[in-house]
Amino acid sequence: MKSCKSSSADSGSESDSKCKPGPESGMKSGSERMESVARRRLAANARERRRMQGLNTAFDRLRKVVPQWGQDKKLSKYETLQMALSYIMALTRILAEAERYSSEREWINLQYDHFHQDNYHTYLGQRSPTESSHYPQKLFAYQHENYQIVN
DNA sequence: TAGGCCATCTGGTCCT
DNA sequence: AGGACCAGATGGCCTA
Repeated sequence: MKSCKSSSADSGSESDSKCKPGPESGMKSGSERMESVARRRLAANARERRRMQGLNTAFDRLRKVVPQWGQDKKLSKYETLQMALSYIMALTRILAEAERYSSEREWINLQYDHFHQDNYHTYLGQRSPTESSHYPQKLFAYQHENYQIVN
């Protein structure tokens, strides 16, 4: 789909002869064709804008469900994807453990041990700003590695 | 001021 | 043919 428009990225030198209709060429005048091309381009731009806006609302929805401890700044798109990945892996692991430990009490005790031994008390109590910003990374670091091994 | 992030435009490719 | 998707280019805004 080469257009006749000269673009900043691509000066369509090879298409010049095709794009300039001579006096003998088709039904539509040159200006009509230019108008049609311009109209289609504008429509495509609008569609693309709408598509990207849809993508961004999806990112916003994802940001809302992904943990953001101690983050006053909104996560970037890349960070959102990384955090979502780690979050999913963490939840998956918790579910797998829940299945492995038949009795509910046994599983609850396990979770208690996991969180309370190192991080959990620190997290719930008074934390320094640096600690709080590193907490999610600490919690999810293992899952991320796990994912990379699988894929 | 450099670097990061983002929105938009654009042309190419694939699919219906 | 037209729409969806994608990636590159570009310019604006913000922050360290």
